[in-house]
Amino acid sequence: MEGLTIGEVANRVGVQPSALRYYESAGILEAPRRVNGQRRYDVTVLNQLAIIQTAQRLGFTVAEIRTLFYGFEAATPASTRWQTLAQSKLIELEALIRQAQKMKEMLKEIEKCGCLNLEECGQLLKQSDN
Amino acid sequence: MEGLTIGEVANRVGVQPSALRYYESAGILEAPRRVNGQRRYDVTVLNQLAIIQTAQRLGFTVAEIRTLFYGFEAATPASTRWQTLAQSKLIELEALIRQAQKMKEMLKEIEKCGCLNLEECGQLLKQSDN
DNA sequence: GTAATAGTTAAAGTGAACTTTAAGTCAAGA
DNA sequence: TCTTGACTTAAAGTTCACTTTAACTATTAC
Repeated sequence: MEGLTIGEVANRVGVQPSALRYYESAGILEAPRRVNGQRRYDVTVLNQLAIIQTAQRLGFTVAEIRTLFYGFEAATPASTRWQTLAQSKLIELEALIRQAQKMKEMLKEIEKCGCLNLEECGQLLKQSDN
Repeated sequence: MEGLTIGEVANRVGVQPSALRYYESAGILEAPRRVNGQRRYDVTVLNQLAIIQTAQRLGFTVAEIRTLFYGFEAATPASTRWQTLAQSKLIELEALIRQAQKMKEMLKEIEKCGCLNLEECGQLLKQSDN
């Protein structure tokens, strides 16, 4: 019930405490309660951080994460703007997956023969581009 | 036969000429021939740039691209080290694809109801993690 | 001839996402 | 008590991938 310190959270998710303070200042991690001025986190923060890390690996910026997960009240005129971002990110994700599949094939080729160079790979990527 | 100028290449691939000079200095784009001191590129450079851009979208750093596509002669002791990188990148790519699928589902949820927040998403991501 | 346009280099500047530093607080253990 | 370790803040520093700037050259249009 006491909560996790910043160091414990950092250890569990594999980041530095300073990164967690940065996420808080950047508005993608809510400020937790304090004990003697020190942050005490609920375990649910671990799930939230998993999402943040996943989103980052997929190329989402901190600003986009903030908009996507907290932005629907801040997207002032209409939450439409925020939904538009979600939609366009969906499309980007689908393109990312397709490209990742193609890159996988290229890496497998490299693994096989070791004689592939950028130019040959270009041919591989050329058909059915993007 | 005359070749493409840096500006023409930049226009076609949608980057600034300075980016191409940077790639060259970073060792991921070979120095082309010169005419009056100016770079003249072969059309094959367009394929190479397509790969570079794809690799970057997938989270590869410039250093990794250099090692993966040009590193097999520089990986001095054995090109095994470089093949190991290709293998580990393959594994990372597969993880990336899985995460992208999951993130897609999350964004679809967001799109549907607009009431999702980071904490609820955490639950979504929790089952069958990573 | 001269002005505009596109290229050249080296070096400094930029934005994103953190990290490090400096100076301080707080609680537990010897 | 005092020192060790983990926390606090604000501000400066770092890395990556470029971009911008400054000073210059070369080609084309008038």
